[in-house]
Amino acid sequence: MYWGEVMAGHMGRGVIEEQVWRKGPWTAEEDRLLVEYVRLHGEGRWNSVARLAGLKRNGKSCRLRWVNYLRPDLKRGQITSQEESIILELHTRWGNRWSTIARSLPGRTDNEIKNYWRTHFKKKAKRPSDAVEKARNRLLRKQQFHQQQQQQLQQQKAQQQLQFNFDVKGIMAFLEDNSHKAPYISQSRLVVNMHQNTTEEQGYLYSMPNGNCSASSALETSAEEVLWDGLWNIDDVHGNFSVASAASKVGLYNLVAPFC
DNA sequence: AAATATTTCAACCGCTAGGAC
DNA sequence: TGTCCTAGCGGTTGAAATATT
Repeated sequence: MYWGEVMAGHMGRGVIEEQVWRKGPWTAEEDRLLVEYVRLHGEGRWNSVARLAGLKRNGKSCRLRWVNYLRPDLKRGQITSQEESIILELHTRWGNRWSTIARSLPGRTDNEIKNYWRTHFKKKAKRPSDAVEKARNRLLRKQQFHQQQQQQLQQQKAQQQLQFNFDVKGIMAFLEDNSHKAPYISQSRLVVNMHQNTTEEQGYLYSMPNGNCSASSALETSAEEVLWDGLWNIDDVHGNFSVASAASKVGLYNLVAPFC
């Protein structure tokens, strides 16, 4: 456990106060304070947390802790094969735009998806050269801007129907149950089923054509290589990306389906 | 059983966009 | 219009857990 460097804390415009921010793993007590803060004040205004909740954490750290670990609507536990398929597909469409991908996976965070991708897929992917990738991304973004706007509209409608089910009692009980593990709960080993049902029921905003396709978890190495070669060559890097893109979903499905 | 290598993932950092002043 | 602040994003780090030798 270590302590943060001295930083300038801003207590309103023009008023600066020296503050030593705590860094490193969160304790159960810090979690409890943060949860209580959000219960009372809602999300946002993260830089006020230190002052109002008595936490020696900066706003950035608080926001990250809340978003990635304490939010009650998080889906905990292993990434399912269906989620894996969605990640695969969306990454071929969006690249490393993790927050965009995460919006299609209720209860999963961008950080979680990013980590999952890095540990499970990146090492297996044959990357095109940087120049080729940049060119591809430029074309991608142009084409996908319109798609993204439409998707966001749909998501907004869907999200409006989902009430923010803030189960602070559940979180408190969870923190208390694990308080004996203080000062640090090893988050990676915790399996808590808070709100698991609701996230399952919400379904996915994006899914593979056959609904329950597992893309690669059980693949043998040779099959994976074929798959990844296919994924990275799916677009025409010489400029006909729109054609390839239009066919990418079908193409991806055809590539993946044999392994499901 | 111990040492070493590998994997996992929470948390940090730097950067940027957008809004307020 | 420029500056400051906040929130959010993606990349990276490093400690802990797990697997392998």
